[in-house]
Amino acid sequence: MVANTGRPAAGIREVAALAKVSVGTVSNVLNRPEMVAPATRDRVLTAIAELGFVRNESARQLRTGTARAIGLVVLDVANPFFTDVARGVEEVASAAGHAVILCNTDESVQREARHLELLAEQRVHGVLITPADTSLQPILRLRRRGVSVVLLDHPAELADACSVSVDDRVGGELAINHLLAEGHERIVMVNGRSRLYQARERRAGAVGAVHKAGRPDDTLQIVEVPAFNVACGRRAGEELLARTTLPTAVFCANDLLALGVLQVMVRAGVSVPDDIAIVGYDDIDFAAAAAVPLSSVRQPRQQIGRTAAELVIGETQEPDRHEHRHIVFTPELVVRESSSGSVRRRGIRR
Amino acid sequence: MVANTGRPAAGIREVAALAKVSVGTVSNVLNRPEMVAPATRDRVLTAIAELGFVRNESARQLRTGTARAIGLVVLDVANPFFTDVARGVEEVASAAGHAVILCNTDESVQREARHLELLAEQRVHGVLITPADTSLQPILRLRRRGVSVVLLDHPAELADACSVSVDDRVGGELAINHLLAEGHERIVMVNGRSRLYQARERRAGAVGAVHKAGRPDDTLQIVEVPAFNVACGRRAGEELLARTTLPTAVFCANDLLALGVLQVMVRAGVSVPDDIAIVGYDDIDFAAAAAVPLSSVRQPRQQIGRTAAELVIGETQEPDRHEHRHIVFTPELVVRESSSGSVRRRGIRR
DNA sequence: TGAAATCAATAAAACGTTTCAATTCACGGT
DNA sequence: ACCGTGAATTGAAACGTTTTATTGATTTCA
Repeated sequence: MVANTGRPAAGIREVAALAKVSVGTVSNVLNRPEMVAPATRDRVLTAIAELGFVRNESARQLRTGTARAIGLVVLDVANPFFTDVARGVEEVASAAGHAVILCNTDESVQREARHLELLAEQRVHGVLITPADTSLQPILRLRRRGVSVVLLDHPAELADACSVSVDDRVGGELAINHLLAEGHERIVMVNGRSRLYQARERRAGAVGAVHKAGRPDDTLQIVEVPAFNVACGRRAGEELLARTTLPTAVFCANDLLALGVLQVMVRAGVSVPDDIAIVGYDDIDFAAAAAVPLSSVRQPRQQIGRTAAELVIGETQEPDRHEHRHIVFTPELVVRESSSGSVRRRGIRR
Repeated sequence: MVANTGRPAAGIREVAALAKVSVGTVSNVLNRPEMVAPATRDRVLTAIAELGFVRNESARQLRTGTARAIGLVVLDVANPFFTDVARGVEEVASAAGHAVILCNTDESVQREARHLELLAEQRVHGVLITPADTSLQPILRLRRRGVSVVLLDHPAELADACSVSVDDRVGGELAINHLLAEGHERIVMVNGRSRLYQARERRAGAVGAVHKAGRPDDTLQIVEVPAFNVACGRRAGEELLARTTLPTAVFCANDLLALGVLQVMVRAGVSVPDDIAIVGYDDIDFAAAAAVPLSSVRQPRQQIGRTAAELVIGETQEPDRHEHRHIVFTPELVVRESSSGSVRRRGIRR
């Protein structure tokens, strides 16, 4: 079998010729069908069908100056948190007739830069991005090129752009307050790299909660891992197991880490939550289905995506009269088995 | 704060003017730097930097006729199986300088059609697709428009296209053979809609295995759910619980379904695998981290993506001399706790 | 020294749309 | 009978690149 047969792709002029109208009219049928007489419109439409004409988007784009696409740049497509955000984005974007170009940075600044370059070349309508680094340099550059940007999970007052985020500091506090209330006095926080905004804020919230509660500083200890995924969670869990004394609770800055830790504990025969309590972050769907259903700090994932998409589309619709907005959602704690109902500890400590 | 300041995006001619060369030379610097004298090249490069010039990809595309992007159309981005495939695709695509446009159909034929239309308008290099329906009509139409297509998870000898798939029939057999060997006599298969190729093949394999083993037909009963996700799995689980007699084993055509079923069982106090064994399909990372580590039929997820991307890039590189290839991987069974080591049953049946 | 060969740079013609000013046509009102 | 109006259609000029044939300058070699 050999590929690629058929005529060399009919253009608007072939259609015009077949329908015996001018190219302008064909274009009108495509873009403002109401202003062309029904009779000719039908003629054009059948010609289009007959020739199998497909509009050349590049040409359209070149003429109009703007693409019907928005870029979504995330840290990790394999993280269900981001795919849920993506669903939200897709929902409103496609309702507005925009395609979504999904880019994955794997937390790498280089990859991020490459993707942004590509998106800029495509002249996308706007870019939604979870920055891979604290420095917003690349994003500022993009702004200067006139691309609308909405920051996800990063309330960037400084980066001339809108933002949609969740109060990560509060999230950290919620988790730690819960663990403290459950009577824990030796807590480890497993965190991602601190050049990520989320990691820093969640830690700040956690540390703050310990202080506010008047507990000694060494109540909370931080372990930093290179990435927010299950494998790193497993490594962290093994590291904890190797210690002479296990903490009584672990707060993971993300559910993937938590699932990794949990998996190692269960396999090692350490009881969760009796021997060690675990709290995650994001409340991805898999959290509830884990070995021990995972307590987690819930973020409105799809909502984040929808809001961000609305902002970016709104901005490009009236660019001059646009005021940047910073929307901050509040997280909530979902308590499940992994961090509560430890009969043993309750009995001991209370 | 008000948005969108800055000059109106410099083009190649502004660069040319500033560097005191012709536009052709600028283009050469961009595309064949080796054939322009170092001195002028530098002059152009600094001009580019100074003006913050970004190549207009639509114009480039219009001229050259082809985009540097490939489309990846999947049934569900939230399914880790597909995100892993996507990573594989991305890896080889970006090495070849192509962007990946990720589209989500949610198993809807309409959405699939919309996405394909969009991709055709973009004149993408090629499309990798897991069809949402048995009818390959939309894909054939795309082929006729001259777009290279690779079918994922669908060995389409009939659709004039390459394909990369995993032998789903063997996968179904593996799962059922295992359950039969474990002594199960009342098995339920929870399957997706049978217009999906995967669903049909896995079922065929399962049914075949029962026959080959010489067991009565009612050993295996099929339950069909509307989508391959956790929610549907939960619903199926509840439906099973409501029955007067529970099957002794469940084979789910996908891990998300299996996780849903598992969750319901665990919550209801039904012991897995003692009261009911569960086997999933895909072996996503979360399978091993589940409430009870999930047995599953493993597919080489990233490998599928890589191979497919290579095929589509290869095809567009030499379109005339191209022979369609059909690559079929073989799945393997990963046995974990959810379907084995049931001391109780072993004792009884053996 | 002159012709041929090589190398750099240029100018102009595409690519397939959209848009906009101009044109045609038919009709109703005075 | 004429003009003005509005609707439908047209034709041509963009949009920002890449590409190709061409020119101009320099080197090579007989």
